[in-house]
Amino acid sequence: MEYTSEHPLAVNCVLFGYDVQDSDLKVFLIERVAPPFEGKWAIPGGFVIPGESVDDTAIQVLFGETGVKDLFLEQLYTFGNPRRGPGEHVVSVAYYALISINENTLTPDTEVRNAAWFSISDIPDFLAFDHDQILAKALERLQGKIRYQPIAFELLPTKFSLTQLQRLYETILEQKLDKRNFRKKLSSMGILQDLGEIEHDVSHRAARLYSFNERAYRRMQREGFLFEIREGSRKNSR
Amino acid sequence: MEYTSEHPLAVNCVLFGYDVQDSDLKVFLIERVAPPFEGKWAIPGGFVIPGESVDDTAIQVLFGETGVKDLFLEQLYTFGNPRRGPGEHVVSVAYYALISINENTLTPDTEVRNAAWFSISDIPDFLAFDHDQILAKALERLQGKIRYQPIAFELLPTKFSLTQLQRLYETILEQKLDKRNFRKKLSSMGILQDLGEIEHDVSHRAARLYSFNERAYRRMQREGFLFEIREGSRKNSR
DNA sequence: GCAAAAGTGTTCACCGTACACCCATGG
DNA sequence: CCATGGGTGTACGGTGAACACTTTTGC
Repeated sequence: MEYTSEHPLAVNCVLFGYDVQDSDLKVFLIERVAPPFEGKWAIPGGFVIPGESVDDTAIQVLFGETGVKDLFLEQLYTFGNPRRGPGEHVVSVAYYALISINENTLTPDTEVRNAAWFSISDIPDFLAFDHDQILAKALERLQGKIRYQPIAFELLPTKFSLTQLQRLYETILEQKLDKRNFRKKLSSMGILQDLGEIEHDVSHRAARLYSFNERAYRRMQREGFLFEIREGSRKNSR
Repeated sequence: MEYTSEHPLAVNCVLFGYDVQDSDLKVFLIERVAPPFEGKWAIPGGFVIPGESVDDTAIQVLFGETGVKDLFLEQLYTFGNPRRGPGEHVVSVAYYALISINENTLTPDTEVRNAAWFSISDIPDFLAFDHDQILAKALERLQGKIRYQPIAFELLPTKFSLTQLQRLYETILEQKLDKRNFRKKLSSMGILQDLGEIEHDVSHRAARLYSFNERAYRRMQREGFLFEIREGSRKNSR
């Protein structure tokens, strides 16, 4: 067991973007320009250079494909099945990242390849390699984690309305939430800062704008309170 | 970004064992017989052979070091920092596994190396590589997961008493639980099968023995009920 | 004035919490 | 008979669930 043997090692980054205009969760995919799976859509990825941290590789893959830095990025799972792609056995460490589409303009180098946001409800039938599995796992993780960690705010603009926040939860959890209960819950946590501003250019009553107060969140954590959006997770929801 | 480069890839398996006699959670470690970290204790591991699934490598590492097969095994995290060990950059995919010490006799090949169970409260000060971090992450995962998935039974003999089950939760979660509430909760879930047997050779009233009813658990899941041991996780536990 | 979304409280049921005594067995 | 752990029920409070109307704004 004490011998080494060499291996190509890849990284893939599932980039989730949320569009507050149409309340839609999207995934950023690129079109492959070389075999295998030439012409198929794929999750952005790259190879780990020995001596470089795998986390850093993920950051650079994202930056290279999208021009974006400083975003929520977390390791997801490592896919190590030798038959996940044709040819050589490539193990891939998958990550997922979150970004607000409204506040970030991506600059993929579309001169060499196509790149686009796909609505989560309208993903191409075939993805390269086992990328459908990676995507499924990333979605599962996002759905689980959003209930008990304040990662929703990574997908929103810094200023947002309560309805926008609720729509985000509804989109990701794929269930309707009760407006009054949702607001009661959020306001009781005290992690939202009322900015004293309101929306503009809407053809109805303008909503108040809030921002996520990270300091208040950490204080809440220290005091042993839990961040939880549990609505609809109880068994007696008929 | 479209070039490959070779890499040694390792697997490490944190094997947790539980001893029902002294209500103690333990970790299985081996003593390294070769540099680096010769003479230091380490989490069992091995290298991935190209073409072999990473999951399979983990299974084989466990079997090779302990002689045990067919146990709960789940991927934990991939450690990819180039400075996690001296010398070449070795990325390691970490797993964790659960076993009942009472029902499994391990057969490590102690002729070539030392191997032993260490109480989780008495781990050697120095572990090889970044194995202290791997262990910490594994414990964290175990503590989180045991609350909402029935993995506790992987650590117990097939027949166990309610007190033994409660002690296991108390040991892992590092908090006291209320006997009556714990029993009420478990019996309301209906996933324990009363075997109609009792303990033997105890110098006090003998406890009833139960086993985990996986069929009932799956039925419960299908009906949308949640497995949850939340005691002590509420903010108003004063 | 009407369409469209913002904003706001109360009641009920369930479950997590706290808590104390009798029972069975071996020595 | 006593020491040791096994086994049981109830009252309270917090929170998730269900539910409808008024307000504000642009057109």
